[in-house]
Amino acid sequence: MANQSNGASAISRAVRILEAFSYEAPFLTLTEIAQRSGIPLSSTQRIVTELVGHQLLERMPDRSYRMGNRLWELGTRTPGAIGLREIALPYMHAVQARVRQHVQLSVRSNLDVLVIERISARDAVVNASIVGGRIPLQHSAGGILLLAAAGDEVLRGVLRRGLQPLTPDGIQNEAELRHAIATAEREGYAIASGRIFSGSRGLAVPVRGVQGVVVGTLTIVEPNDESSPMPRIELLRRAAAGVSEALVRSYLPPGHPDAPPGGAYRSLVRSSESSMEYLEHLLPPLAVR
Amino acid sequence: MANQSNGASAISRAVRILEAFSYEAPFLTLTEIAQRSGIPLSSTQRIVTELVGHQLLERMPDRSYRMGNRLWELGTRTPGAIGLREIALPYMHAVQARVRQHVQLSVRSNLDVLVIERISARDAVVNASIVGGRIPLQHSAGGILLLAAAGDEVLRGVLRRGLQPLTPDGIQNEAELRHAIATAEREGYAIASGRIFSGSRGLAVPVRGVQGVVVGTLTIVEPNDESSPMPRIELLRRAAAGVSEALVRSYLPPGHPDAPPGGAYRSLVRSSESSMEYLEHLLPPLAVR
DNA sequence: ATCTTCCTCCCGTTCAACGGAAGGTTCAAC
DNA sequence: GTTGAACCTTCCGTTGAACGGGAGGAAGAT
Repeated sequence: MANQSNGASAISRAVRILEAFSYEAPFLTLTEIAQRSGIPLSSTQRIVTELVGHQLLERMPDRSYRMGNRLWELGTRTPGAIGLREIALPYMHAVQARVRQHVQLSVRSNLDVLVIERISARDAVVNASIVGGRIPLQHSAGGILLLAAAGDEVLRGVLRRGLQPLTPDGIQNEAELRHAIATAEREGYAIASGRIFSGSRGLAVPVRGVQGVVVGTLTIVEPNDESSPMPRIELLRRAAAGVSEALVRSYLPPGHPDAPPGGAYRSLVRSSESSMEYLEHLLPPLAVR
Repeated sequence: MANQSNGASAISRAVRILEAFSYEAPFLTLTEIAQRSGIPLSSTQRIVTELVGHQLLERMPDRSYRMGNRLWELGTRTPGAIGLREIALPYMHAVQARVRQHVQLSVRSNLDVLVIERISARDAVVNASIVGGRIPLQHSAGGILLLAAAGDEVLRGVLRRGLQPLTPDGIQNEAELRHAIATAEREGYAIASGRIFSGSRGLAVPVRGVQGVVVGTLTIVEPNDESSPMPRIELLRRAAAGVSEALVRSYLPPGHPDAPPGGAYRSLVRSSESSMEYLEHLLPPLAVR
């Protein structure tokens, strides 16, 4: 015998099981789930069966499991990420139509950058990010901006975790990190050259919501060549200004003629529009290269 | 005394709480959550606190809660919906560039159509669907196709739930539903005129994966006018064929030179491409109106 | 036919979950 | 400043849902 439970709540176990799945391993057998989550097989079986019942997991014909549609559906109701995404999408398309590279929208999630949307070109440079993926704040241009906006506690968290540079050009120590943050704050944009891959760099500007608070960043990932990135920074700035304006406008409608202080985010507009003239209209012509 | 638990598992309670949030009510206070989910306040408090710890919920400065980024992130790992979405997106853009209306991608989730992606024009007709939203199968053109592909048990489920037509043009009885399904099967497309709103109609074609199995549908929602929808059906057909081909191709890479029978869906390609020439390339010019 | 791997079910034990109630906190109105 | 109402947090004794080892069953490989 000796079957006392081990101090983990049912919910945390369920989350552990869900998190066993990843982009690299989207299909797992029961045994694999048990191993990855460190939960005994029979308990795993019980919880997994319940999750399948709720359609948070789905069983495939070959008996493996994958994440269920309901999970995706619930995620879809997340207003923070999704509201911003829908508002930013047309602007991202407009940017992408001018620079044929990756254009990304990210927010901060704890100590990481969380990529909310990405639009890519076929011939764009290699890029570590995928939608729904995470990158430690210190590695990315957008992360530096988000770090600058987040305040000291988050910075301490990043330092505590360790900088772990990915390339020789990565940020090696606290002084370099603080310098990068100060520069980003002063200039209002960030450039990260070869910090993730030597051949690419990220250009990022902040996206601001009500009262100028930084809610995310727009990023271009492009080849790390000799060309000046400044025209593209300017393009990003205009796009971010457009997104901010649309975002702030989206806060108002539900009755109040002005932004209510307590419940400003209680309503978000969803509308993804798309057509070339419309994109032209969003971002007037501008030489970017 | 008298505090026995009431027969609901912790996980099902957590799900009930998450499902209290919706597109219409993305921000809820603790009391509202308790009311909507029917769980006693103090229990709600305990579970909600735990969910916040896992970042499945997030607490706002005004003490209300919303869904957390982690939930969105987990949903992102759902390969079924997301893999298909990423593959279909460029084709959807290509269709949208020609018909200035709503273009939607949906899959079946139980007895409902689940809208995975939607691209809209500013001046498009009214449309009930939102991304992540559900519509009972019998109400939509795509739903009829998915119903045709799903087999008898699902059909029985729909009949058991009741048809509940939304308009006078909606499907009123079993005979009409069976007729619509038979027609869709014979023709390979479905048209639903005024079944959701009198002023609009849906045109849908199936998207097929390996071995021709229907994995979803592409739909155009357009004004319910006198024009013949056939050119747009043809456009959808070509787009669906392109998606199917890209989808089937995406199953193969991970080693095997041919589709492995047991683990065909073990890998999915993610890449969203976008540029006008590319869209032109995907779908050759075609008069649609 | 045999072996291995993976899965399902059973069941006695126990502790995490349960929720009523009491006490705080917040905010607005007057 | 005071009052009141709405909303939230914490406490704690009770208890049944969750727990997991183990036996037995499927499925697939050799």
